[in-house]
Amino acid sequence: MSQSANKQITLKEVAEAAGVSVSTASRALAGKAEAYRISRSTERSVQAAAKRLQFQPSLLAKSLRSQRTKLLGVVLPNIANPFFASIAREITLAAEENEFSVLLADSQENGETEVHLVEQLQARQIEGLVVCPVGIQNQHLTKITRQNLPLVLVDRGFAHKDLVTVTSDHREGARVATKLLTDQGHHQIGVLQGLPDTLPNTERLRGYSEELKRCGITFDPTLIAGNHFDESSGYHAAHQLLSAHPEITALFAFSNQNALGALRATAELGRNIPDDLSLIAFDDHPFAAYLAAPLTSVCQDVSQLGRVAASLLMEQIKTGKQPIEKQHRIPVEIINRSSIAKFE
Amino acid sequence: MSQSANKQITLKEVAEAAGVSVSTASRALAGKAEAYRISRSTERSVQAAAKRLQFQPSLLAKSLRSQRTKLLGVVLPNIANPFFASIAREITLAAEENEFSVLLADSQENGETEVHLVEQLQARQIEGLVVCPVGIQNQHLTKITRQNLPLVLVDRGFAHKDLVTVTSDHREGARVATKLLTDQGHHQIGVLQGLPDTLPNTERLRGYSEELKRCGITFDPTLIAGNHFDESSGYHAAHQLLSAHPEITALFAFSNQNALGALRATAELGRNIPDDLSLIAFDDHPFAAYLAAPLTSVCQDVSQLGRVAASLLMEQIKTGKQPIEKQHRIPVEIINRSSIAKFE
DNA sequence: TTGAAAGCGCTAACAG
DNA sequence: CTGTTAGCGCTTTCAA
Repeated sequence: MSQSANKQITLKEVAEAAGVSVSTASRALAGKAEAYRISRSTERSVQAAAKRLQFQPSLLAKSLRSQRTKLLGVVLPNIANPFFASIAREITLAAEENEFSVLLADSQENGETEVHLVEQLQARQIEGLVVCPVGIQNQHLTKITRQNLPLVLVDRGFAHKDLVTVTSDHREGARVATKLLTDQGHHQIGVLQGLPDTLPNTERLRGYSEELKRCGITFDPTLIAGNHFDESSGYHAAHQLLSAHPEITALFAFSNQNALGALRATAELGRNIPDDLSLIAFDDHPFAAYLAAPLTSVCQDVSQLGRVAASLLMEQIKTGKQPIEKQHRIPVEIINRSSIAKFE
Repeated sequence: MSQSANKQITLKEVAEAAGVSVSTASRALAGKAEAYRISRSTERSVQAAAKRLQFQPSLLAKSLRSQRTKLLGVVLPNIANPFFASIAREITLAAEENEFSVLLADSQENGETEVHLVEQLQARQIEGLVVCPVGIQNQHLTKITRQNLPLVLVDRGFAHKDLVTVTSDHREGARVATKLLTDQGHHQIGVLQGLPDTLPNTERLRGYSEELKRCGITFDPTLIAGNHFDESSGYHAAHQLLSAHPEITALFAFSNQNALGALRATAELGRNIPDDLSLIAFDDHPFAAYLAAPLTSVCQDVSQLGRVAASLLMEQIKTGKQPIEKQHRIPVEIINRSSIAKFE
């Protein structure tokens, strides 16, 4: 019952069917009939044979020969996360426009896996790479740049400012979000943070503390809790903060998943938003408007993030040069709904 | 300033560095030293040279030679949709486990694009393909099966029952959802449908009408509206239905995006859920529990969908045989919340 | 125990 | 206008 996979038609067979040599067949099909002054008749017979046999040239062989694979690599921490899925999509669409294909890999938020996947992609001779790096270590990525393989980091990045990076303006977003809270009289603001030491988290913390400082509120590190951008972290952090600090009047969640966890925790605690507790979140969400307490949020332009990353990458591939500007910031937007109440 | 990309180290260079022939180098690195009785010393010197030069064998050349690419193709209508993103993720993880890589493509719900992408993937000599087909036309897919390229359809499928397909039990899900409504006394149930003539939509309609029949309610086709699984379709369909049929007491949305549109429409219309209108939706959502009216929904096991598709595919690749069972149904689960009220 | 050579499918330089 | 040939980087006979 096991049938061998149907052999692919090769150029050689097309050539034979058309009664010409492989080179002629190759040229005719590559649209170089003009340049090589191939007769109309042979050109047509080659095309006919190719069509008849349903010839599909092997991109594998083409790539080996030309040393150009038209392959892009994308490594993300979790493809199922809509945030990363949107980024993946934009890159894929840009790739398709340029006749590139995308090799997508999921590092599962694991640094070693990331290193392994990047190597694997390199072995496939990708022409460009987009990574949202998992960790704080980046040797394997600087190495890539040294090897002149076009690389763009997205969302997360490093202190190492030479790597091309596109990410949101986390600091400004967090600053404005915090201001929204302080403007309403909130002084005890708990933070549900994400993965510590990642660029987005660090910068958001910075924006938060800067705004506090501006208001003359002293920064209290015990008001920060959480260790991931996921629901579970938000849930536990909210519980912890709310029980240890009854004086907290507002929560700032660093992702919509964190906010989701906060929602679950506050529901359990019987705290009502916004009456008993104000809430603001990084990342908007389609459903945010229809929640029991329509969620005020800091909206990242995820598609734009992906598009900029993609164009930065394609540009590098086309020109062979790195962009002059390495650091790219995408502005965020505040969506004002009603999860924040005045505190007096 | 433009620097040429760093040439990859080839086996030849490793061989030279180790002072052996390419064949020996190849064998030593392939772990075939034993089989070929290569001396410990040469084996080690080859390995040392490879390591020193950071040799990464070209999978391109390997694939061309072995006619095995270890490449999977995945074509989905919209990667940014969390539903498809989850499927993509499961396939990717399964692939990574088996040392395969995944070529991901986005058909943008466009049949022609899908055909083109599938061809492109085939040209890259993928060893297996997962598609969520956009349309009702399937010639290009049956052709693939005829060519003995392992293929698995996911979510959507065709009447053509020979294609390996894994999808949810839409009919049963819709039947139970409808029963939830009829049990509460709802007889005028509007349907916010998705893309007509797709398998999920057709089967859901069937489950819906079967349940109505069982209750002795006559099926009214004018109670069906919508043409896509997206927010916009849900929004317009809800408006249309609610204005044309004031007698409607409940809405059945065929996707969570459709439900989102319904939420927007009902908010505009000032209809309160569940008091003025009951709502149930296909597809659960993390935020569903925290909506103003916690949404009762039919939850598909998306990860399972992806996992089954992946394992069906890997199995075909490994054995070279098609599975005996072509049609695979994943059970759905009803999540009872409070968007349905009794109607008397 | 190792090397030379062929060949996977394709393109391009060179030769008519 | 077209064919012959070499070679992309690798594995695997075949030969020693």
